[in-house]
Amino acid sequence: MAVSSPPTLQDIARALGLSVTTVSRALAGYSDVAPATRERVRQMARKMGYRPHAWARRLRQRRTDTLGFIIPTHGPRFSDPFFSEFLAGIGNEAAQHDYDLLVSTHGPGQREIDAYERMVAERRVDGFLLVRTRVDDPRVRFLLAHQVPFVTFGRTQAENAHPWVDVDGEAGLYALTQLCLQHGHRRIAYIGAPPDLMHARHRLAGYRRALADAGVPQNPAWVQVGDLTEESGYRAAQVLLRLRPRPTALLAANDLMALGALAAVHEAGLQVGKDVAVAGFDDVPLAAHTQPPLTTVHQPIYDIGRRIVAMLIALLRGQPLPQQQVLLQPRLVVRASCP
Amino acid sequence: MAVSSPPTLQDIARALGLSVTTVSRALAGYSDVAPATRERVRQMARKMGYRPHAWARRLRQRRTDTLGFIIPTHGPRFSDPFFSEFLAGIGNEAAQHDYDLLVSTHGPGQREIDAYERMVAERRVDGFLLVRTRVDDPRVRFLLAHQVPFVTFGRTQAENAHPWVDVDGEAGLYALTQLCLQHGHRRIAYIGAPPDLMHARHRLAGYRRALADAGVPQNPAWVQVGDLTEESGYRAAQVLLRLRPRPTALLAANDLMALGALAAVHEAGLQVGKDVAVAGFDDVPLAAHTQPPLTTVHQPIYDIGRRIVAMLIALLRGQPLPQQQVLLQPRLVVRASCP
DNA sequence: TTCACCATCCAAAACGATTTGGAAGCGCTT
DNA sequence: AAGCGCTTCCAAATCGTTTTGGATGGTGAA
Repeated sequence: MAVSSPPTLQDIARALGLSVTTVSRALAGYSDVAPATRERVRQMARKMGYRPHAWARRLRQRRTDTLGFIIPTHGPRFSDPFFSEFLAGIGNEAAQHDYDLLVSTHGPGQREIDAYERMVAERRVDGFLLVRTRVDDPRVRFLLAHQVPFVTFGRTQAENAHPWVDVDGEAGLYALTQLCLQHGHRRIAYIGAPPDLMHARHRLAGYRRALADAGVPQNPAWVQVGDLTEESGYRAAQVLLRLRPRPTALLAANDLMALGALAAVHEAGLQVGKDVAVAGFDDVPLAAHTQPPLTTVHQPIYDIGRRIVAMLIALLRGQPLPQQQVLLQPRLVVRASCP
Repeated sequence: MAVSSPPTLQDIARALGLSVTTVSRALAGYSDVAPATRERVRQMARKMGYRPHAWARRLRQRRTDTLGFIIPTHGPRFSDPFFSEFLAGIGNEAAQHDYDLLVSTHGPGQREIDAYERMVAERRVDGFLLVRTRVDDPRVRFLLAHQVPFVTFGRTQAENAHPWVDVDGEAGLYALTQLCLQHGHRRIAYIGAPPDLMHARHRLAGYRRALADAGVPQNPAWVQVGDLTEESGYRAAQVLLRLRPRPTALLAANDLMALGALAAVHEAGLQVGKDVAVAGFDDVPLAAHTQPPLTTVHQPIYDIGRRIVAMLIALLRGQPLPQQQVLLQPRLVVRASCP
């Protein structure tokens, strides 16, 4: 026998002298197939190595069993430990429910929506996962307008319009700032994220509220904005360290920028943890191994990935969600960089 | 008009009083459609917002226009800056050629092949991308046996049996070791990768060859094996730093382990770059911002991703590959950690 | 005997595209 | 007027499933 294409329902039906219908229904476990027949079909299917053709099935069922995830990249040289962990989470959860994950990459901008539009129009996916939400997020607007199901990691302006999971960044930065205050710091600087990102707002608000609650005066010069890369954290820290009087603590909106800040502090001949405290947000695996180890706010990225996928699949299957919106409380991880 | 499902060829045909065939062929640009008709069809298609149904088309064409990429995760808390950059590369190149990227995650082990088997048997993908190749790689064996096209990042035992792109790790570690030798180091230790990984062999070989060429005696105790995480680099470095006489240089098989080593050196009260030199491999973005900045070997991950996808697509389209196997020469990036 | 009622099976119609193998109409030559 | 070649169009088959709406034959009750 020559190398042949994989067996179809047809082939099984022919081999057993049955109809395609019966074979299909036998394998699907319908009750209008005699038990003996069902068994014969099952055996033959196994023997012939039958596997259903994914697309034929999906075409007929008018579902894709596929989730879309478009990674919001910046430059080509983009690298964020966040995404690998998140991908592991959504990948595993999706696989567990027999869903495929269609992944693409696209930076914010004009053509960004086209990438979503294409997947929706060509019926490639049943729903989307969104991360790095922006305050007025065009992706959210588009998906809402087209009634495409989606779940986001992070809130948006339209808080009640869609399901999301988020970590309470305000509480995180409140705790971080409070930690510094308790250690006597009064000149606490903040390296924030681009203000169009939703989490930038919350984290900045947490920082401000902690200072306000403690009655500590705020200095606009102590708040810098970075773009979440090490490089931008490095530069922002350089600026802050040149101020007089110099801030004694640098809080960053994420760990990568905090790592950049660490480098800047070292370079300025200052000692991290003694002369200047530094802290971040995310608790990337690396944070435990910097010099000194980085104080930060832990986000359970992997679990959030799983959770978001589980929510989206429930949504697609019409199952009720116990919670449409989930706000997780972050955990402060105190290490030597900000004791 | 109620919210209706997206228009099909049928709808266009009905609207114009044409057959589905003609509409299909008009849109596909066949020459057996009158120019005037073609134009009418095009206009109507645009007006109705017609988009071809991806699966229907693929079912008929018996192609998937989809590439499979299964991320080899270790634990759930896996995080490697490598993957985000690689994903950006393969994602962008695939999109450019109108290919989809089906992503899944799976750790090495028994069920690993099942993930591939499933995608192949259910005809979900046309071919695969493989990374983190192992010496005797079960994925390679499986795909070769089933005649599924694939391209790997990294060589395997079966060097000539499949197309690959790789960075010459032996040359990289040769250069790195030579750099240390030139600076007078004689006790150069190496923190290697798991020996089942193909690149572990090459890099270790480069280290050994450089020492041999220089006539420097080798000490088995100076070669440790890590698992590519910061944590393992940290531990391995601790072991190495306790040896007497102490090695004066620590070379690691990747940057993450080198970062761990940096931490261990600091913790031992030694000064990196003065008392002990440290170097890595990969040139992750972070490497430029460690304390001190990390000497390393640069790998153009993003470009390699693009290149691998381009090769796979050429393969799928039956186009001849100019080069079945591509060995790139790495670039040494000298920074302060190993001056 | 007749009829209802199961249990079991199946033909045919989807799903939405592409491809095959003509058919119809027209102009031109002979 | 017949034959040929072109242009332009289309009906039907096809990809591999699922689903719909019966068909068939046997059993038991009336």
